[in-house]
Amino acid sequence: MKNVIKNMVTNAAGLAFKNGLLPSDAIPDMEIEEPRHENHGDFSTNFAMVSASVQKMPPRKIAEILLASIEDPDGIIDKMEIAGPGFINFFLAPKAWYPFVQKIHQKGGSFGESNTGQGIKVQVEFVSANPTGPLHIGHGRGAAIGDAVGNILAFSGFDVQKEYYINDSGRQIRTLGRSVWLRLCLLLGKEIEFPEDCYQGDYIRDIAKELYQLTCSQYFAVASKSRNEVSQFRDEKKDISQLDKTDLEPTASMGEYLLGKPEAEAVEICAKYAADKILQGIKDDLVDFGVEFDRWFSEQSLYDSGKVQDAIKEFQSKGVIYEKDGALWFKTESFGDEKDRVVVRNNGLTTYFASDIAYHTEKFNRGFDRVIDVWGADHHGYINRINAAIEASGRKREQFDVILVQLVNLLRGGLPVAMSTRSGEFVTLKEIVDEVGKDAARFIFLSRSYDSGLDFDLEVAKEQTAENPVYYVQYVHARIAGIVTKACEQGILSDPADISEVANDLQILRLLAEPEELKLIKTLASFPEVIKKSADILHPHIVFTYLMSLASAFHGYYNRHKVITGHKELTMARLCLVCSVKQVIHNALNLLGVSAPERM
RNA sequence: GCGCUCGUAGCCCAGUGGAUAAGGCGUCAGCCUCCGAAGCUGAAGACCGCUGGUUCGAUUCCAGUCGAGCGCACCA
Repeated sequence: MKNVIKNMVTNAAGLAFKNGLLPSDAIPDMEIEEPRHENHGDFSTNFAMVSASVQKMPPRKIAEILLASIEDPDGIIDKMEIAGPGFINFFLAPKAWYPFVQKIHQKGGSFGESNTGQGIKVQVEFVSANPTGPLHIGHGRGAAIGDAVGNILAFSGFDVQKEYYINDSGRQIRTLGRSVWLRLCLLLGKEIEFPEDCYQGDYIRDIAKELYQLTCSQYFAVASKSRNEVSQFRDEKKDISQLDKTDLEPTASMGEYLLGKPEAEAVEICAKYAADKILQGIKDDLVDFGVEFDRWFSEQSLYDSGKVQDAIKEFQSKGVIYEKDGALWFKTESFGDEKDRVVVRNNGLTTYFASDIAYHTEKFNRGFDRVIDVWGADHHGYINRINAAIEASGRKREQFDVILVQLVNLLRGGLPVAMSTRSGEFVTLKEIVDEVGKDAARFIFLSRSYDSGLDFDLEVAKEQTAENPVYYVQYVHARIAGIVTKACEQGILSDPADISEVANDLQILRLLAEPEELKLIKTLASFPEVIKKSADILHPHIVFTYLMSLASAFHGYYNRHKVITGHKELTMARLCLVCSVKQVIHNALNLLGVSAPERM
């Protein structure tokens, strides 16, 4: 609808210029907005004000000329007025709105879709937690946001791929292996201290215990299954199942077997087993949370395929990498970073930044026009250096966005829950989902801008009251489902599908004349614009805000008017309206990964 | 010290240049013989952290300042 108004204004300006009423044919960057106050109309534009300087006329004068030139052959405008410093307000006729109800019934689940993305290939990378421990609440917020952003972009016509980057290389994986190995040694009765710099969590003990209890043949069965399911990314040569099996007694316990191995080898086996196990757990938890990735990408694979070295060489040949103090430095400072950064240390080992450069180069080489990373706010210091890598590899900075998600405070009944990864005391995402449910958790994560920190209170999230916005919205969906059921029981509808037939009859829709009904339709009509804006600014929470206002408009209507009345045609028209509300609620919740229940 | 994000009602939060700053919680007063009260209606409550600047117009942009969180490795 905004576009319709905008075209009217643009055409009127052109006409006025042609007729010599306006000195310039310049079309400024105007806004068509929905005014805050209803008595300012359905839409208003600042055209006259932003044109004042180029037209060299007072805004109100321009507005008068423009109004005289507006053409409205379909009569969708009831009234136009000039207000304040030069706003032009448009009051639309009710008949302008009814076609949106038809459109919702026609398009169903695809109402709100657009092709603004024009098939541009975009990758959204999110979560990407190290496979050294289970996901926690912070990962949950990132998962909800990344998933929703991906959904919204896809709905807006982008070709979206969701990806998880697995940091399966480097020191933290060795530490993981050592942690499991040492726990295993303790289980086997060795008298050692468990070091502080190892992972302390109970899940490490569980994994050690598992290894301890498995026989060698069982172990290989698990390892090989796990490889097939989890680790298609992993290079064959590195895989645990490639170890020499001939020195194994199939019935011997893995614990005994590992004890007989040199420590380095035992640690490596523990590391790979544990990383696979934990990654499988992460995958399961994400599925329970409603998140599915299109691709799982291994950091190790970048080393195995030589892409890290390739990236370094490429940058050397471009002259953006130099040697100093025995290390290789990337000139990130000349791309806007605070200082240059090391990519290869003087001991010959690459830094994490080196594989990050290779990974981001790889993303674009895979054909993505646009890359979006979702990071925890504690990583904000890396934006500049990744930007540097993007530019140095010949891409444009606009092709890369980082969504920085501020941290989550976990509370229970208003009191902070102690969270310390080092001590292993933390609440996992799985525990949260089990306790409060997927829908409530996701909805809370998406309830506000990721620019702000979030307090997540387990008690509040669990309550099925007005405190909890998810039920407020889902309730609308369930309530409408209840009304339709009722209508069928009373024989008003023989089949719910009949409603869509009625939607084609504008004469019947015209019976929707109550102010609350028009307000509902206007809210429904703005859904595509909300999606467009959300995709544009990469902020999913505005879909949340929209859902709240739509739900509010519906509840207000419901409490004031009966849908099922003695008037047959009016009843059909209202059924039509509430079913379109149900559809849009469904579409919006779907984008956020929240279910739309028929009853609750 | 430098950088990033954020300061809007007792509490939470929306609003990325427009006309009287939007909701929710909490408080107070009401609404179920009637399609689902997980709902609705009304009242009270805000010099949009502070000071300047840009603009016809600033909660919004810029500079400074105060406060909160998070970062500032040849760690990952």
